Amino acid sequence: MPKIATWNVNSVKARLPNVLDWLTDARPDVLLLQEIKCQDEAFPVLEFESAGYHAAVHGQKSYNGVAILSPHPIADVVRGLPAPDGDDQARYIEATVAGYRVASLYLPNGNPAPGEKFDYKLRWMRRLIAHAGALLASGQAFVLAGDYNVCPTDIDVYDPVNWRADALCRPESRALFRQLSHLGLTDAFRALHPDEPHRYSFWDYQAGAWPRDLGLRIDHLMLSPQAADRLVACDIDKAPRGRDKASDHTPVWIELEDQ
DNA sequence: ATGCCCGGAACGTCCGGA
Repeated sequence: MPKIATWNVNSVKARLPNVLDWLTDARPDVLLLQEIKCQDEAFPVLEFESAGYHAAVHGQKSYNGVAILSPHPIADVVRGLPAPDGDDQARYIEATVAGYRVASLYLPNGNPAPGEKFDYKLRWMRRLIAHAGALLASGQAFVLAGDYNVCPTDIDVYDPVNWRADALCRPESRALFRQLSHLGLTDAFRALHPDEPHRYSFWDYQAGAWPRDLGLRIDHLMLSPQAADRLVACDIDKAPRGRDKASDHTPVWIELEDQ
């Protein structure tokens, strides 16, 4: 029964004790990390190996960076989405682990919108959709998980009116997220918790957002049909957000039947 | 009435985050 989790850690070096503690407590079979904010050679491989986890890393200096951790073998690693015009930002890594094809993705924020950064976000989403289509055609069970930087609907944001012009909530972002769903991918959390508002995965560091529970649900596990058929549990673990030196995101996890 | 940050790079202060 593999347990697969996603967590934007906002610097793996600054968050190392918190991540190691969570691995010990939650024992995921796969942990998909985003915003590791370091190059491959600076990733704390030895510390994770000591905790029993192998790593596959797609890093970048200062910004972005994604990784896959697992106690199981991590096979057939691919770094980056297909990019006809190139892409110098490390936002995607994919591999086969525990019988599933899994990806850790860090979708561009896109603010300010409109503008160049928003255009990059929408282009990146179209590339993700195209790649999801190719994976679907392969027929394998897969999980595309990470920080999507999209609040899918108004119940996923504490103040939808004030956030409607933000790149995370704009109709263009939501429309492309729905396109991904309509290909046949399932938002694991929403599938198992259809009527729960105020279930967030991110709370800003500023203005007391965490103690006031002013959050956003932007970290998602999107499942292929073959994976969705095996989905047995999904939840958001808020505990890490309340710790000292917390990331502004908290882990979201699923359990799938064995593949 | 109102809460205002954090990490990286670098060493002064800005960028990016969402």
